[in-house]
Amino acid sequence: MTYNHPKLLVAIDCLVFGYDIKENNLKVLLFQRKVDPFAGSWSLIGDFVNEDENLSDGAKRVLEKFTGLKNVFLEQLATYGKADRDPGGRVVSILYWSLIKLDDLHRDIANEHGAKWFDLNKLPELVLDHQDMITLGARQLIQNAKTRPIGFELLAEEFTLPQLKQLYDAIYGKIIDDRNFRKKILSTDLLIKTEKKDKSTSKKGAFVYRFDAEKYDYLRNQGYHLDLNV
Amino acid sequence: MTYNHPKLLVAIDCLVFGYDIKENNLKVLLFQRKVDPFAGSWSLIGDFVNEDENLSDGAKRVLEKFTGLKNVFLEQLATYGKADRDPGGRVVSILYWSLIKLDDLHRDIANEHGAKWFDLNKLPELVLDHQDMITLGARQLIQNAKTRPIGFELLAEEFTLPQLKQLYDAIYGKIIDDRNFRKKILSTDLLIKTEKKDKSTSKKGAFVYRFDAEKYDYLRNQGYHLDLNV
DNA sequence: GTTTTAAACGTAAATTTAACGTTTATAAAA
DNA sequence: TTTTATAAACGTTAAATTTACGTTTAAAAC
Repeated sequence: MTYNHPKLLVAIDCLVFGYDIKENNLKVLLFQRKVDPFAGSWSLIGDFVNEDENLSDGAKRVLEKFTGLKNVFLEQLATYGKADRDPGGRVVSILYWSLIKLDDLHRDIANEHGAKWFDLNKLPELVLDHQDMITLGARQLIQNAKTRPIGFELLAEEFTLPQLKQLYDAIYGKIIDDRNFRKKILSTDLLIKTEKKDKSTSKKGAFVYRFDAEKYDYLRNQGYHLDLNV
Repeated sequence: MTYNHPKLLVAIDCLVFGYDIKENNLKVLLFQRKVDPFAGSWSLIGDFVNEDENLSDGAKRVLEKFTGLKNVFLEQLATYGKADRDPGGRVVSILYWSLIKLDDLHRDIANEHGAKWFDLNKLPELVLDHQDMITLGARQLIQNAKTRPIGFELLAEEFTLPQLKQLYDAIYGKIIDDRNFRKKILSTDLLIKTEKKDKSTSKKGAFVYRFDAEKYDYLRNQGYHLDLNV
């Protein structure tokens, strides 16, 4: 070791958003801390970083442990480093945020780890500064929804326009005009319309779409900037 | 100590942007590393975090040491944590970015610490992942310039509209239409026009303005969102 | 006075946004 | 076999904003 300086505990906390298409609301994955102080309190999922582990790999490890998921939206958000933020010791925590498609399977996996999905709007009291983290993440979610195609991370591969609109209603916390929403999203030309119709919510049925991620990535590299501010 | 987990070195790196109103370009403060590995290479200003020091206080300490400045724009930007990012040892580095008003005084203070201001577009080779940090910060600067009143952090308290426009030209990397820029910035009603004129660049002279930070903060709390996308 | 020119002010077409109204496809009821 | 009901799909228009320019003005220098 070349450097001679104080070393600190470094942790990852992972703010996982899920969208419940049946209940039409956003959820956050929490678990009950197993270690003191505050054992039993609700907290974001997380763990300490290993000596030889990249931060991003630590985040992936935490996420997979609690959800069984790999290769989903997972980005770094912020780092919390007040010296006294954790009475258990000096811990610097790097917050990641993740977006996943909620289904019954993930509920089960979460349950196995003492984790549970909570409505974003009905959260229990949280340990340490984790409520701040969620507040920040919720802001980030809204902000990013306007400028990046993150909505598709929260829905299944195939979705209808009414479903997509409902999701954005939930994210923005307001009822978007469906005609204007449809116009805006279709004008991007980033949705692929399939032949299929989903008749689960109407007699007429709603056409099923897919997001053209490849086209988006290409355009993004050309300097394109998505705008879903409706 | 309650927790029993690996501890890591934690550092602060500080990306300081300055605007040179005479040269009309953006500059970045760099210094020559004093410690091995890579002693003598150019790097962002930075230091290791102390055991009992808040991260934000560490950032303030670093910034003041190299610029003599307190109470300037200083925000956390991202954290770099690849296990092998520094051959000298496992170091997690939290990147902060800062905006300051460049003047001769700061050049002198910087010099005393072996630091120097470089054109953002003419940077030397940088140590470790510091070039990535600057790339990220430059993107953040452009992005934030569109949605937050950060331009005023880079100019003196009092400035003219032509000066302000030149700054945004430099940030956006393009020539903005001066008539549209004037319209947009004045329509926010966040500039206070003084009686003074600056005649250093024209016979007619340009009126001197001040940014109404108090009004902005108030509006911001009311949900107002600045838009300087020209 | 006249000239010069950065600064300040103005305008109009094109585009985008916002707020609505109308038509259509289909299952279920009459 | 029509009729009805309604979510989904499509359309319209006024208002606001953006974009791309042209014009006037203030003051020093000639």
